[in-house]
Amino acid sequence: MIVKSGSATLVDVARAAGVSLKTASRVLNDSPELRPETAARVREAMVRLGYQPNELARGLKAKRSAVIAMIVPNLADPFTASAFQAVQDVARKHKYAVILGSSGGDVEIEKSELQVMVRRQIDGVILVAADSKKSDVKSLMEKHVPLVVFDEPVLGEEVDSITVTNRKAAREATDHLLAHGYLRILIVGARPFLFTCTERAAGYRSAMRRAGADPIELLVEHESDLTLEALSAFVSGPNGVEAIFSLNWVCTMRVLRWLKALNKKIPQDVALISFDDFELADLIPMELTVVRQPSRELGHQAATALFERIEDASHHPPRKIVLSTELILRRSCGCKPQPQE
Amino acid sequence: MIVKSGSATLVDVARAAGVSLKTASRVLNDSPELRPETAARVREAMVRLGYQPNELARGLKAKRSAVIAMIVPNLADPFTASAFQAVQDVARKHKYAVILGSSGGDVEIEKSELQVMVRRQIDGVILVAADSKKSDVKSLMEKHVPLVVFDEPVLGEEVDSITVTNRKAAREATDHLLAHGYLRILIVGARPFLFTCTERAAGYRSAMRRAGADPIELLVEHESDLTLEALSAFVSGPNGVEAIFSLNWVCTMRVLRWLKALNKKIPQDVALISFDDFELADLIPMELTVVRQPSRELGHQAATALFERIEDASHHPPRKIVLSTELILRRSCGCKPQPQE
DNA sequence: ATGAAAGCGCTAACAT
DNA sequence: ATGTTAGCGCTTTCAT
Repeated sequence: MIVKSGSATLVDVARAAGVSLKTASRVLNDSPELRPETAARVREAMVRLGYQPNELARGLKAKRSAVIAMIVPNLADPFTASAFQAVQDVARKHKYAVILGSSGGDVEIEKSELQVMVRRQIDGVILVAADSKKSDVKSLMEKHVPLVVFDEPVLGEEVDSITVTNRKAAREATDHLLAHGYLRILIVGARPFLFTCTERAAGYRSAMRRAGADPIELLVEHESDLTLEALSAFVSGPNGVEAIFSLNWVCTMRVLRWLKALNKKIPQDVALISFDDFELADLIPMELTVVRQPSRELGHQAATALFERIEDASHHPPRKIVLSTELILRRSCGCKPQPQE
Repeated sequence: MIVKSGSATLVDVARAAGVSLKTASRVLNDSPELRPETAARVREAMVRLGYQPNELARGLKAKRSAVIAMIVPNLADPFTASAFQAVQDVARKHKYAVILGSSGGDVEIEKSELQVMVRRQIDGVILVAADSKKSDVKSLMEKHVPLVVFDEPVLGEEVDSITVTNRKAAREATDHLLAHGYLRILIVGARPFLFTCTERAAGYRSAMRRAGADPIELLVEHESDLTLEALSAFVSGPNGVEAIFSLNWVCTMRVLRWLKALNKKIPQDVALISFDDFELADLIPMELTVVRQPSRELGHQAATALFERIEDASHHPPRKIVLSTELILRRSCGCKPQPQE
């Protein structure tokens, strides 16, 4: 028997089974209108030839790739990783693969990534925007590629969005610090052009104002600008802040690093609340109090919404899903006594 | 002007520019043999029609998808995330996208993921095997899909592999603990069927034997079996171990959790060295001493090796790249004095 | 129940 | 320098 150079195609299978191409195709798509014995013969030929259908060819015809993409600014963030896992689980159930792309927070890279996805006939995109105002999803909209914006919305576009109650969460966290009696509370954030950053800052300010306290803000262009000097200016000296509210995971990492360098104890010298929970948060001795975002739930909802768009031809109006966060009280805010030495 | 329902194809562009299909195709692939003015006219038409080439069609013809896949057991592990980033960076330079798949450590899921990748005409796979003996890459080999095994090799297959000096690293880490004077040193690992686990355990044993110390091992089937009770049996009581060597990140997380629950101070009560470095390792007060794997470098090398296979038609013999690790001495091993309270 | 033929959007011989 | 033609592997009318 002659084995063809490449791998077997459906034509080969049909020939081997002594049926027409279409019949073989029917078996592949398990169409009901087939004599069982014919189907069996074809299936046997498939196994014998080690046949694997070519998804590219299938997709070319059907104008679908059975692939979705998730584009994020930062893969290292545990929040993102966790959400991706949930997306991936949903995708698997739908027999879809997920391309994970990273924009590195750069709007231009993001734009080109999105464009590439269009060329790849991606069936849908979950986007964590790099900049809620500048992120450009026109290439997707033009080609009617289903889009769900996630965590960080794209302003001014009528698309499904999955976010959390950022403002409320920040207000609550700030209120909690205020309730501890702290008045000089610093927020530390980065990329102020982000919706999440803006909202969280707004929540903080509203809480501070209501309490008659002055907002103290360290909002830098990028996380890398969060230097020791920058933080030290707010933390050191007699008028150093009593508490810090860090607006995302990367900021928290940097704050922890610099507080350690400055030899500041948490919460004795400075209290701390962090947006985003993560694996070690409760394990380290200062036991971080955090605003927990339901990352898996968010990812699950985003993927579910996306597949609804992909599978529903009907253009239902955009869903705006907003999930709640949870303030997890541990020790870094000053809540419980520190473990004795 | 009539806008076709779907998006513009190359035929539309050709028609709009008044040239033949092939000419338009030449422009797309910027073939040199073209009159500049013709090319300009075609390009103008492309822009005007908002033309985006269909990668599926291109791939069908060229028998390539311009997509590679990375299949890993656990996305949450920072080591994996970091390696993926490097892979993704290399892929972008080659104009490839990366599908990230998760096997959850299950050989069957892994197998079906790999098979799906074949159907998708994936151009290459980077695999972190779920089980070095049972992982099944036959489906890839049969179709001659380039494969690089990463971190955890697939035994018995002649493929490129990128790993680290697991055994040596474990020996050095153990030696270091021994040098501190600890004799009752416990290793904590999971999934003993993994090559990485086996090698690290072997390194540990050889160091222990050479020092005349008895190996003490807690090697469980899965990380979830690493319960408080399991660890407590080794740590508590007058004969509790003096030091722990944890074989991967997940184990370390669990060890930290249970040591905290048992109210054991690191390193005063129990010293600790962890395989795998991570973001917070140096920030937490016990400052973890770790065996650092060059995760980005590993990812970079894996991707580079993969693209060499993809682009080189010549079947060069498999590369076996083994990178070195680095023992990062911090405080949890007992090296430096603890920060004073 | 099964088959013949057209075509998805593109590339690549092979002309001219 | 540019056009014609034939597929890549599959699905899908439309026949039979």
